Amino acid sequence: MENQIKNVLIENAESLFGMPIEEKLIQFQKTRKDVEGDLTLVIFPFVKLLRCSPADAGEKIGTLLVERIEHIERFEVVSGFLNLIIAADYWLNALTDMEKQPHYGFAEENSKPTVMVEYSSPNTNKPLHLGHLRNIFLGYSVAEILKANGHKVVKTQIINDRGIHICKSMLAWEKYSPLNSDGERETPANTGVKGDKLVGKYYVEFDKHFNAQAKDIIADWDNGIFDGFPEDVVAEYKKLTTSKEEKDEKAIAGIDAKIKDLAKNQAPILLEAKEMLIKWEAKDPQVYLLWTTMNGWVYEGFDATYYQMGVDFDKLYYESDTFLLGKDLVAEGLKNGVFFKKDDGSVWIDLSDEGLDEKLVLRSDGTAVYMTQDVGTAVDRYKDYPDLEAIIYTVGNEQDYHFKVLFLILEKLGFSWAENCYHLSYGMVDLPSGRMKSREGTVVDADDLMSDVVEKAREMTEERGHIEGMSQEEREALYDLIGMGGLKYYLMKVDPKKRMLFNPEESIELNGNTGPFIQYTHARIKSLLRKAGDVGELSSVSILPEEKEILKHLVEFPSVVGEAGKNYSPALLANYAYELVKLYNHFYQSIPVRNEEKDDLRTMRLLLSKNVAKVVDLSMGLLGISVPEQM
RNA sequence: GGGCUCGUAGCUCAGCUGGAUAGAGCACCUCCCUUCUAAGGAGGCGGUCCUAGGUUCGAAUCCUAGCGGGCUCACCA
Repeated sequence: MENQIKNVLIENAESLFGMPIEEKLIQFQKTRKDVEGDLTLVIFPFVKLLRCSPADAGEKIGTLLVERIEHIERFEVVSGFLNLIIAADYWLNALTDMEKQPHYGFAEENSKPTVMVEYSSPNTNKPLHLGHLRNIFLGYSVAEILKANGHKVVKTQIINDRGIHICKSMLAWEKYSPLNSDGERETPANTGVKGDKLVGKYYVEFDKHFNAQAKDIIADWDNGIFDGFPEDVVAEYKKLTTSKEEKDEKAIAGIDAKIKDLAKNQAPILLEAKEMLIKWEAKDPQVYLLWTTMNGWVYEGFDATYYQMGVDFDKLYYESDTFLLGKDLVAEGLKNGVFFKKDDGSVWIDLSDEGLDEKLVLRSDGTAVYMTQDVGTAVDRYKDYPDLEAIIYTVGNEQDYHFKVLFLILEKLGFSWAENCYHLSYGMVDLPSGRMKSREGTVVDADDLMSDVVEKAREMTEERGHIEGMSQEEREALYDLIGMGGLKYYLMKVDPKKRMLFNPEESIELNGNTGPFIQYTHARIKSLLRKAGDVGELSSVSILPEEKEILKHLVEFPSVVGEAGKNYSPALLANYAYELVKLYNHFYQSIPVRNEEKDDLRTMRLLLSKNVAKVVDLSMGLLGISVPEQM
């Protein structure tokens, strides 16, 4: 309808305004609820052109539109706004139209190019936590939304399976895992502990010993035991502290800082871990075996977690395969003058033209840095999927700068697809007590949280009843749907880029703007439809104002899907679904349908209900949330 | 210090490319289960849209400056 109006106005601009007009002058908005009309055209932009009052301008434009567009019945001009009244049969056509399409609002499948969506991308040294949940739900949902927009989608994650962090867990396990009666160290199999949790436990164990050792080193220093410290530092310190002159506090503080730094870097256990990393890089068979074994445990653990989340991946990348990539691209870029070499042999890119600074892409010893790797990985992915249009990276906003630089480098290297790449940046999840800190043990474990919300859903559902006819299996499935639905909705209803607060009590709330509230409304509609039986066909064209409100909202669904795809924002859909459900409840709860009303009134209500249920199902589906038929 | 980002009701958050009187939920107070599922509905209370300028017929929205929070600016990943 908006397009029709635009066309009519542009075509008739000459006779109406005496000159051609730009499309952006034509602005629509929703009509206020308290005035009559279905669609509102803003008149102000035309007032100057027409050189008359807003009322007269509205009158002129309105008359033309009624004349030229079939479904526009009449209009009213209120203080600069042209409110158009659209005929009832237009709305009914829209309703029967959406009724016919099972995937109403979705673009044709695979009609658009392939997009890769990366999310999760965990380290293999500890379990997933609350922050990962936001990342994973977001990424998964964006992938679904892109599919709904017609894209082919490759869901992926890059698994950070190598590096000093995993060596720390490995080393601690070797050193500190107790032997059981069979002489075996702890494994998921012999302890029953989930693989990622077990490995995470030894990562913490490493940290404990490391901290103790660092503390000892500092204590030695404080006690005047200077053995093992660099001679020059000791000599400087002695000179400073024994001199007769006034003490140079600043210099002493400098030395203290140096010692603390030294203690951190020289702790024996850390040196051992570093040795292990070198052995790993040399593919030492023993270290490699340990590495594959422990990573295997972690993957089993992650698989269970992903399963519970209801997410999956089409393609996995491992950092152990990709961490050497990108060096040849740097060499090439060096030839083309994209990069430059400093005297020490390190390679840089100068981004001062872009308002940024110089960025290292290769160390002086010739090894790759994080950025090198990411450049290489991106190019590699385009080799794997030649028809790829873009990569969406779901990564926290602390890496905003990194991705800005990454995309710039790719662009400068001449990859045209770089401009389509997008960093789906999201804010940190805070707790009421403040930021999550692993050191303070305030990190919320993903598995624990998920089982908590499901458990809570069980308690609340059992308390309420309504599950009499269900088998135990069906009940368990329902608790899971409700708990997970609540959690997902809670994490996704907020604009991704904003830092958000996770309130554990609110996250399992069932009232208000929550997943379960939407699920509940869906279940109620389904129950209504089951009891009503045959919906029947519409013959009359009567439609109540409240019903039109709902219908207008339904008609918007396709554009919301499109918008969500453009902005990579599940939040848009979440809030849309909530609005819809509110509108529905408002009307249909306060004016109940009676089954004996065998007429068009009843048919209209049932038809609308059916489509509300459908659109709720579809929009929640795009968030990865299932809506039960019954609850 | 430079860059990026956020600031809307007591709390948590919506508010699309500038549009009519600023929107929900939670919390608090009143009502409504003989009505399709009360995990619901109706109503009330609650606002310096961080501040100050500017652009505009019109600014929570755009621009500039400031204040406050966060992130970032590593030969870490």
